[in-house]
Amino acid sequence: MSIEINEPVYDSRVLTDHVVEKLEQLILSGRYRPGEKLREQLLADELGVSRAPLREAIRSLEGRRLLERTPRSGVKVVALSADTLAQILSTREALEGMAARQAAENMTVAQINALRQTVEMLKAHPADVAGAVFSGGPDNDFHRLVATGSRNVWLANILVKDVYSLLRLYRLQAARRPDVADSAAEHFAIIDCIHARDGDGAEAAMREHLRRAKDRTFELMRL
Amino acid sequence: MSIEINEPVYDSRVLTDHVVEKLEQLILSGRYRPGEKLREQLLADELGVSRAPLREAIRSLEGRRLLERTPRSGVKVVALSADTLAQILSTREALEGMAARQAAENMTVAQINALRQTVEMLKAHPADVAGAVFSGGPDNDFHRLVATGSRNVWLANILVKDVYSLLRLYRLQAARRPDVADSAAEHFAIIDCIHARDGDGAEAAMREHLRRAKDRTFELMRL
DNA sequence: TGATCGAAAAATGTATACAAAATATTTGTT
DNA sequence: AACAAATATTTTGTATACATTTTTCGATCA
Repeated sequence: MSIEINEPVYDSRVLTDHVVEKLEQLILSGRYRPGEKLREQLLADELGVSRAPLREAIRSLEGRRLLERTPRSGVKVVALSADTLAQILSTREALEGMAARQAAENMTVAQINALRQTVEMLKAHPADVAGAVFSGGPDNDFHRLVATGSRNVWLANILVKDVYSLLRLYRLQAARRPDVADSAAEHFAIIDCIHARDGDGAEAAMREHLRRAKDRTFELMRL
Repeated sequence: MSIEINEPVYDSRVLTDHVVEKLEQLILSGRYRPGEKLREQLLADELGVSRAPLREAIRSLEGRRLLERTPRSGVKVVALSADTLAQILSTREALEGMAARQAAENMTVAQINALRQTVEMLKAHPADVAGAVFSGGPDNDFHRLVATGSRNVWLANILVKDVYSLLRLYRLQAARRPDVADSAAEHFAIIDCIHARDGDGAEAAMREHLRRAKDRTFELMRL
């Protein structure tokens, strides 16, 4: 007599979910450029699926603002204007500030240690940290860990699924800037606040960090 | 010789968009209850469309977290736990705080006056303010105006499309509370900061306001 | 030459049909 | 009567076909 398990062992995800993931990869890797129009049939053929699940996937990514649809005209990869980028970065500042605050309240000691280790490794080997390529950006791991460490699933979802994707997309267009070393000290300041369970301090430090990063970004854009 | 117009005079929206809107209404009006399972064919028949656009609409609302899908099982209207509600309200606090800050920076004098008038009307006629029913909640107009007044389209979109919908859904489950009078003074304090172009003050006042509203909410839940 | 109109092609929008999985029902056995 | 297994039904997932709109391209005319 076999034991029934609730969680299926096979892939419980459905074709559309895979298409969402694959399409996101194609966009974030630069295979499809910002502003580029996507033809459904071509895309479907390339992905080896029919248009039905593809269109569902498009609707998903539309909600995450990676794609933009003009009715009866087509779907384009989103192209970020400087103004929109500024809006996103301000929103990010608010969200990650709260994430840092709640991380100070909720992160376990083990999580905090792991966070510190990540930043130390990042500082030592800026370029080739495992996973950095896929997670999109060198210091992205740090921010991801804080987001999930907040134990605010809702907030973390917005950050990871909506905000970070678009920032990755932007970095595709802009020149990669070597601010990893610059921000290492700021990262440690944030971690210290989290470790001290100082929510106010953590939020302030994170917002200061992101405000500076934003300024640096726009400074480089002006060149 | 006729003049060509770029903006079509007919409805440029596509069936799926209408379905999204209609389905959102059905959920937010309580026609479909939190936790209730939706059968696609039934829904499609009721809406008078085929399953194809309906499924696209479902994917959209899934992204806005109004619906939850379990692969090969079905789609349910989301049911908010107390914990999730707390997460949403914290996120809202961060987002609307930033919105208030940017509203202080960017709102026109005319917008500020309109905002003050809205709150005054709300205070005088708490119940039957035009649009309050549709916008979902008595003091919702105030928060909507601040969100759009920030001129941060990105931030405003998250608030209006993601956060406010879910809060409306929650109010459906919970008892309607008469905190309109309570919060009027807090609203005016925020407006004063915006009028004085005091971004720091506006953000602080808004967060304080929302923190109190959150506390009031959970107090009533405990009864 | 250039612009405009129109037909052809292609792309999007919608509906339907088919396949596979999950749920419900029935049947049989103890 | 209660449990189990097998079958039937329903429902979700996917593909295909059809309709409508937009775009493209070429022909015609000023």
